[in-house]
Amino acid sequence: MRKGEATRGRILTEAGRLAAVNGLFNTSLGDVADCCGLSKSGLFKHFDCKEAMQEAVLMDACDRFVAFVWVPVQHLPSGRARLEAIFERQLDWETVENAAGGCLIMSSAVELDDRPGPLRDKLHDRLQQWRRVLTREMMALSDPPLDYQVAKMAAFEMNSFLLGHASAGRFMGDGDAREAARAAFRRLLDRTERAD
Amino acid sequence: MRKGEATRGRILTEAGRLAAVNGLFNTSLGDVADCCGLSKSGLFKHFDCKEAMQEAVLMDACDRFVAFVWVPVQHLPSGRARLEAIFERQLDWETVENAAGGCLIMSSAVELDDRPGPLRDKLHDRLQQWRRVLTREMMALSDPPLDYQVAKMAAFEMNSFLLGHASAGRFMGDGDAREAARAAFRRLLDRTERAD
DNA sequence: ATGGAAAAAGCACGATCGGTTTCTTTTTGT
DNA sequence: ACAAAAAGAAACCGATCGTGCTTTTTCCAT
Repeated sequence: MRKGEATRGRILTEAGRLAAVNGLFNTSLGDVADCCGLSKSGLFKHFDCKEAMQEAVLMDACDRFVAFVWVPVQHLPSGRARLEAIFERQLDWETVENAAGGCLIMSSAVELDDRPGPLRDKLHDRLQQWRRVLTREMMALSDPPLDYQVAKMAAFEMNSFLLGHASAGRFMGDGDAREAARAAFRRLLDRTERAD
Repeated sequence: MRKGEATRGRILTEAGRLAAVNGLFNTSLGDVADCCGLSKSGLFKHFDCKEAMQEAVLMDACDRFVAFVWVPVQHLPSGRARLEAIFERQLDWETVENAAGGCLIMSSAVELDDRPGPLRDKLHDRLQQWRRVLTREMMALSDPPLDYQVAKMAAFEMNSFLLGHASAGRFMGDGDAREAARAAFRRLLDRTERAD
């Protein structure tokens, strides 16, 4: 009852890699099986149906995101240092960690944006939760805390720069994308702190 | 030799609509045919193969984008007024014009970001061309023109806010997304003008 | 350690669907 | 009315999802 968990984990990461490249709905069970060195049905026994696998893959990607971006910055005190660390980790997340295919969460959000269903709902919840975290962190940028609306706006801009980075860097092949996003974010923090 | 052109146009718009919802690679010929009231093979005669249809659909979307966003602002003088009009039109493009499925160009960029091939190349060219236009417009924000690097940075931020708007508004269902993007963009123009 | 239960993986199959071709029928423009 | 274009019908082949049934591996109790 322990080997199964291991291969299940392998399936999730491998399927995640494939889904990041080909899209969540464009990854066949056969491809995943080949990629894991399993047979189609050997793989299939780990999930109830294809949608269950997609959901597991997506949730696993969310978990890995949290582990990669959030956990390492938890020890930092709330405020500018932690925000900059989050931003930096998230830049890394789109480049190093997901070298091939970009961020599965982002591409799935685009894929699911008009496909109602449990998958969409689950991802929606996780993303909204993350947005709340960012807004809260943004409020902690000054003491006394920033106004909620101001922090929400700043979180919107922060997220926009990350999306801009992914777009410019990944698809457009712009080598300066990382620096551009970083600079835009620093200026955002500067003026948000100043406005207090 | 004239009816064919008409139905070909109908196919492109209908297929574009479907592709915006299901993804460019997840739209089957059968679905498109049904949606157009054609038979699979009747539809197929309009293109050499499926990839040719995908390319035609994507290029048609790009043409419609230019007609919707760029053409109506051409009569305005370069500068702030034109930039604001462009931004506003692009916000509209993501909501009104593409009510179901969001912007095909954006979702295709995500889908194609790791699929080398003629499709990716053609879209890449069109998007880079548009980025150049935006940078040029941004330079015209002040007289004498802004430094190229400064304008490029501003164009990056402008594009980021549009992506942020699409993400927050479409997938996250945030009703304030439009206002947030607009406000962020106004502030961007303000400080870019001021920095001169 | 070892034998047997339970889990994991393999094999083969059926049904379906997707892109493509060929051939035929309808429609269109002159 | 006739040639050419446009659309339809039927079928092919390959890939894919999902399902038994069988075989191997793992693990635990004796």
